[in-house]
Amino acid sequence: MPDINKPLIVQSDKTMLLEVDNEFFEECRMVLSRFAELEKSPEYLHTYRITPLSLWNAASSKMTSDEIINFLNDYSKYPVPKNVAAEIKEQISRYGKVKLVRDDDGTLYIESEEQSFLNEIANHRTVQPFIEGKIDDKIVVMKNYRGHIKQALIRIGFPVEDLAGYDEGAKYAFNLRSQTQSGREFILRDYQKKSVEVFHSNGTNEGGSGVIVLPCGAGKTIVGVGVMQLIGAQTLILVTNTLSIRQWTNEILDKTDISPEDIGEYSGVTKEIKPITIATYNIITHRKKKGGEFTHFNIFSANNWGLVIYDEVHLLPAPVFRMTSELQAKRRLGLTATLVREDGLEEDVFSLIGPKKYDVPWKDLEKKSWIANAKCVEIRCEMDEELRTKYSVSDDREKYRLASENPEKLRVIQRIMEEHGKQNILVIGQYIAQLEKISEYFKIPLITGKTPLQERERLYSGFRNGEIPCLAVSRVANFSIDLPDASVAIQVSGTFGSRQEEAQRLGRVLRPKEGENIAFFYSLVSRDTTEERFGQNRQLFLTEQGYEYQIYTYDQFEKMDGSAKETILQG
DNA sequence: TGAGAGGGAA
DNA sequence: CTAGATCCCTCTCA
Repeated sequence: MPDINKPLIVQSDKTMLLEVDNEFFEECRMVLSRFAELEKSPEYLHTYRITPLSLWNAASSKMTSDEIINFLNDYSKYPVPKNVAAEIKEQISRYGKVKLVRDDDGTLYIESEEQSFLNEIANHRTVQPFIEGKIDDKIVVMKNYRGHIKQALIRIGFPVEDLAGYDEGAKYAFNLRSQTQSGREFILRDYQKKSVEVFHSNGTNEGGSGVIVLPCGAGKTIVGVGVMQLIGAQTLILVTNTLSIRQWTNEILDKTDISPEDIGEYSGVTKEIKPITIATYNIITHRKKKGGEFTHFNIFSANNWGLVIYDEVHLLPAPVFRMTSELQAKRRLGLTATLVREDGLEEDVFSLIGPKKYDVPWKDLEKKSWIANAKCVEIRCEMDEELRTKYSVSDDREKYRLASENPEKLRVIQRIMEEHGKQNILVIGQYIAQLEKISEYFKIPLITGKTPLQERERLYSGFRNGEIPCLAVSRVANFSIDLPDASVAIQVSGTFGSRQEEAQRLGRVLRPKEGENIAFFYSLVSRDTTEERFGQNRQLFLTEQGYEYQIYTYDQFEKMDGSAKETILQG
């Protein structure tokens, strides 16, 4: 019996349409995002897609097919198509049906209770090069190719569960502090504790590798430190940049009794190997010449590591996957705010780092006030006639740039600044020329990649203590973690539809605020241009996390009665 | 020994 | 795709 009040339509092509205005929207979205990927999010109807990978990740976080199918039956207007239910059952059951196990003598096997699966695998060209033979019902595979085998299996639709175990590595025990060095009480928050426990799985082979997904500002390093403590072995931490090395070092010193002499930095400047070593992705992927050997590959064998931590897995460079496939006997922890990669290598994350073990929805943290309640607003600016004409005759990439640098945006920035009393506002953009114009026009300082470190720090601290109310920043904002927190961010241009950039930038205003705990995130795009379309794509990830964009034209925004801020708060 | 500039890489 | 930022290496200068 169709129930048209329900919010969801499940289609036989494995997409699902979710009504935004429906009263069950929020609760439905919460569950949907655990086993499906958001594909499109226009105003009234969001499209989700079920993929094998999305189902396997759900399965690895212990969702059952019954749970999913019951959920769909409960929230769907029309009966769930049979093929969709069948696909869910099939893919969920596949995860864990095929296992990788290891004998005491080190022999590596693929095993499964389903003889048909084993036959299919044994006869498949992609896996055959790694097969050594057969013992009883098990396929013996080459033990040095554990990573390659997992990649090959996932490619042919078998997300193998890796139970082959780990080398314990050299012991390195330490304790967590109960007080930070500044004297504040330190305990893991409940979700951090849970993340650590799920990853560790009491030291069984079920745990020990996988990805923990946490929002920006939720304390990823703390989770890393918690895992290190529980495993108690020498650890290699891989991070995106040198600032991040310092950040990890400080956090470890602040939260544990590890002595500074035991923490090593392995970067361009310093090359130390210590029981806890922190290195950049950049240095381990460095080659003397194109296509040559990795200069610093020896770092992986420099110590008997018992744990490798991958910070910001969504940015992990492709060559690191290749190295990681050689490291399958090490425990591996991936940390990230999003599993989404712009390069589509999610499958490699799944098979080489591990499946998603735990995630915390951003909105959950918002409810508990660990992060600020963010209001996202998109404002669509007009282009004047001259610009519109120029736009219409330009090629695609010129079009994007013209739309991005639309001078009309200055007026909108002006209005937003008036609205928020010029307090603690960050203007974030992609093009230096545009930012220079903004910086000049509003007489606010600008930070780009060229700004010397000292100057940056001076401006940061001015911004932090309120002497500098507004700051313009280029893409440095995407990377530099010591950029102070703001209460209002205005995005004037961005990378071609990068979802994780959008998330990163929103993260800039998410630190909890005093008083009402509300932050504002404005995104400025030119109306009816390619920029508008790329803007849509950028917003996808945040929509999936439950953020709703309010969309206004500049006219609407300007003509709001009284305070636009109030209107946004209510909308 | 360290800072700073320039080149190359991805 | 671009433009931009970062990082590493090497060289030079104090």
